[in-house]
Amino acid sequence: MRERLLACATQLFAEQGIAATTMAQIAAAAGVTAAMVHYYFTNREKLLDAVVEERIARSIAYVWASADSDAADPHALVQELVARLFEVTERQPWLPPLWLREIVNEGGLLRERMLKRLPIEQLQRFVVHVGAAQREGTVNPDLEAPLLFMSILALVMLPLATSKLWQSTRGLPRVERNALRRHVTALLAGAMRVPAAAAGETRDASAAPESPPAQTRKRPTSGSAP
Amino acid sequence: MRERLLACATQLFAEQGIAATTMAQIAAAAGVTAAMVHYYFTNREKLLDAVVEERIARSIAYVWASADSDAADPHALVQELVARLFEVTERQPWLPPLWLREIVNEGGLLRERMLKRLPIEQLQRFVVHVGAAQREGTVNPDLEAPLLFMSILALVMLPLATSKLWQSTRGLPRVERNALRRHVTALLAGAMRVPAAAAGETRDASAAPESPPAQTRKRPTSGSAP
Amino acid sequence: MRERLLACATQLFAEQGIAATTMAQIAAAAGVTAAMVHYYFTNREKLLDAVVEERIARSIAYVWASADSDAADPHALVQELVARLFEVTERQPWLPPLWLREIVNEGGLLRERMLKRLPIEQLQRFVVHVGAAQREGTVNPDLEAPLLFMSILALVMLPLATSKLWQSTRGLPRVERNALRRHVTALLAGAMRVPAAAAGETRDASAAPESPPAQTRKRPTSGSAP
Amino acid sequence: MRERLLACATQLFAEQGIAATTMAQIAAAAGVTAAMVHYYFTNREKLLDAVVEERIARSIAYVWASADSDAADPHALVQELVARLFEVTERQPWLPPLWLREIVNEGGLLRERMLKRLPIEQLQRFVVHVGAAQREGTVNPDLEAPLLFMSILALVMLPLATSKLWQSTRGLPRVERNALRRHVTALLAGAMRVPAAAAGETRDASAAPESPPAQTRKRPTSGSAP
DNA sequence: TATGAATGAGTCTTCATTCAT
DNA sequence: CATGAATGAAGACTCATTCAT
Repeated sequence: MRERLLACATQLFAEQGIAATTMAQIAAAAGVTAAMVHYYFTNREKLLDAVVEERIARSIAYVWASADSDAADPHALVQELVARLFEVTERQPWLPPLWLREIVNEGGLLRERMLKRLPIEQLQRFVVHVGAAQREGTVNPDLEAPLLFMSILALVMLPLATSKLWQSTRGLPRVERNALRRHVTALLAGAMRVPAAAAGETRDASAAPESPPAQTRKRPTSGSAP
Repeated sequence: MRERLLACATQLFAEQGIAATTMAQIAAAAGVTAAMVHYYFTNREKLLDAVVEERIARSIAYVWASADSDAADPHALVQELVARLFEVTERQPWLPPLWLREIVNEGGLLRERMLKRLPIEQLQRFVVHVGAAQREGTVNPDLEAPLLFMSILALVMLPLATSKLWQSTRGLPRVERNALRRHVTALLAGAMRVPAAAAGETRDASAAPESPPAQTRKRPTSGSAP
Repeated sequence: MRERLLACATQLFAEQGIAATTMAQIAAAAGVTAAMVHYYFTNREKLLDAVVEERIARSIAYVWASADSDAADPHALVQELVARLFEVTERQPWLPPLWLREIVNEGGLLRERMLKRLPIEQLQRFVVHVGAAQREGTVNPDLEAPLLFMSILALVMLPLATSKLWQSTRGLPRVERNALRRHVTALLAGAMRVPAAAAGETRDASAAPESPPAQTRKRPTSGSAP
Repeated sequence: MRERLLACATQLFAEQGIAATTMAQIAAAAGVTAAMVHYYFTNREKLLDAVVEERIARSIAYVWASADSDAADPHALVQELVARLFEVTERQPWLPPLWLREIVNEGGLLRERMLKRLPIEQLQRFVVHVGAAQREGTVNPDLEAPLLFMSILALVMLPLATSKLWQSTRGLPRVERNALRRHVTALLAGAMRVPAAAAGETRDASAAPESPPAQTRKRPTSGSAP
């Protein structure tokens, strides 16, 4: 029953937001009375603790589990992270909305609780890795290494967090998981690639990094529709 | 006073989330009593309406104002959108958190209200544009045109929505606006660039671009960007 | 176990008051679950019944056991009652607080239950005794015989009921049992003594007994009063 | 309305005990909703604060207001204190039960709050006074000066705290205010008197000045003994 | 405009009580 | 005997909302 309640809570939190979810709703979703939720979790606060520790933290840990190999090259690492994010969210569809609203976002109700459990070390190692690769010339030097991970997170999680309701609106693009995966994969691969101009000259010139890479925009052939 | 209340409401909504913000808090922030908020807005619901119509919708409109030129090439268009997003959020720092939590995210309290006001037509035109450019070979064909705009939004807004608290945690990267702008600009520029390989050979190789990324992730090591 | 629960209940009732003591607290103090308390006592009400009948009533009975000898003179009787009160409260330290709060005091939760078990007859006999002694001139005639017993109770029980916390406050006198016994004994002995003046003249005059003491408080004799 | 609520609260607290009195009961007694009590006092805790500060503390202060005269002799002082106690409780009949149950008694809900406001200095001065008088031979040396004040309190307050319900029980003595005043006055006067034996030898000086207002103590009619 | 007083509905939380095991 | 699971009935507290002034 405890697991059941935790599952219902997590799902409702993801669907409606934590602040908008009452203990009674959670109980009703599990088919019991509100008193039961207190029986198992004592507290609203402790329920949130449990959600963080027993649900979210585990998912986060899984995402980073692969990134421990120090040897990996950043391109592979990034693709691996993306893959893991998709894996996790496939099994835990409540993760993106919860993550976005209650952890990443300002004033999120799980923020403080989660800060202690963030994989800071791994994140820092990731940043170092990418930075090294940039200096070696194997990763686009125009990217800001410390911001790259958040970009990955944003690219994957935000679309997934919108899925349900978004889909129902005519005119808006369906966020289909496979399409999204292809899209994000390609987007990141392209973004990390060293620009042609820079590739040759080890990017000393760095001419105008902000200048849109107008040169590479040469269209190849026609029927390349995705 | 009405404007003042609207401003306070918007800021508090962004900081704490709508569900966690009471009428009394808004009133107190403006230095009046809760009754005044009702005097001007009658209703909590109507206050939300006002926030959407008089604050958010205008910001959104501004972002898209540039995209109306049908002729623009997607690269420039995207950079223009990014620029506008940064402009808007500079003046309206409450936009990213509000947008993320209450509009984009599942169960956001402003979602329904905002759906009617989304620039769907412009979005669709943008998608068509990008699609055309992809077929013409001027934009990376591996991207999913319908998902591109959400990616832009995610890349810009999510980091901005986290800024305040993120900064306070040691070990996590500061999200500095200028760095972020450079990062996102470079990231999107690189992502939209047509891959060199594909550029030459019409990207027939694409045979397995959809193949789960894990396997193909092995990069050729050497001169990455051919 | 039943005894054990009864003991825990009595002690907690004395420490926190009945209204503030939950069944679960009692159970926890005895190392069992709340369900056990119901197993043995069925009811909160019946638990209170048990406390009254099996704990308090017995203590009360013991106090009066000595007073049965009709022949005793009031001075000895009073000292005997005091002695018994000290005896009983030595063994049952929970008695004073419980008695004070839940029986003597207005709205006490054991009041109704206890009323039936009060040693009314003995009390009345005590009053008659004292009254007779007053008429005989062996007991201070200014005392109100019907109120004397309550005075005794108050003098002994109230200080004992305060002991624990009182002691912890600097500046307040410690209520030490032996000192208190001496004090109360001396106080009551002195109070019952027939005033020297009155002793001789059998006090006839009678001026105005109800006259508020404030005015007559000026002592006649010289020196002492400043 | 605030005063009204405070009055209702105080009375109910005295009648039923604090723990047994709900916010709704207080509100109902004042003819409003429970929300009003929170409107004025925010909190149960703060309501208790208000009761202590705005009701009880003032009464206590009044009782001690007279005792400030350092010169007074203990006999007069004690009678003055008794007089003040009766005055105060005449106007504030809720004081005795509240004092007994919630302040004096172990685990009383106002204890901590009241400890800071106890007239400790005055109490200590009182103890010093009495002690000095005992050494001078004008006050019964067998009494424990530090315990005397509590005895006074007990003698007056405990019977008053029982009044209402006690009266309704057949067989128990009515606690009539005037009778009680006479009783306590006489009891304390007698108790403080220096024992005749001691008067002659030990402390000669005092001769018989200790005999308190012996003159006025003459009872009116004879067979008034109940 | 602006406020203070007042309220009803709802939320969290506690607790006595029950019951199958 | 003893427990864990479960509940209904409160009780404290919050909050949007109303209204007379």
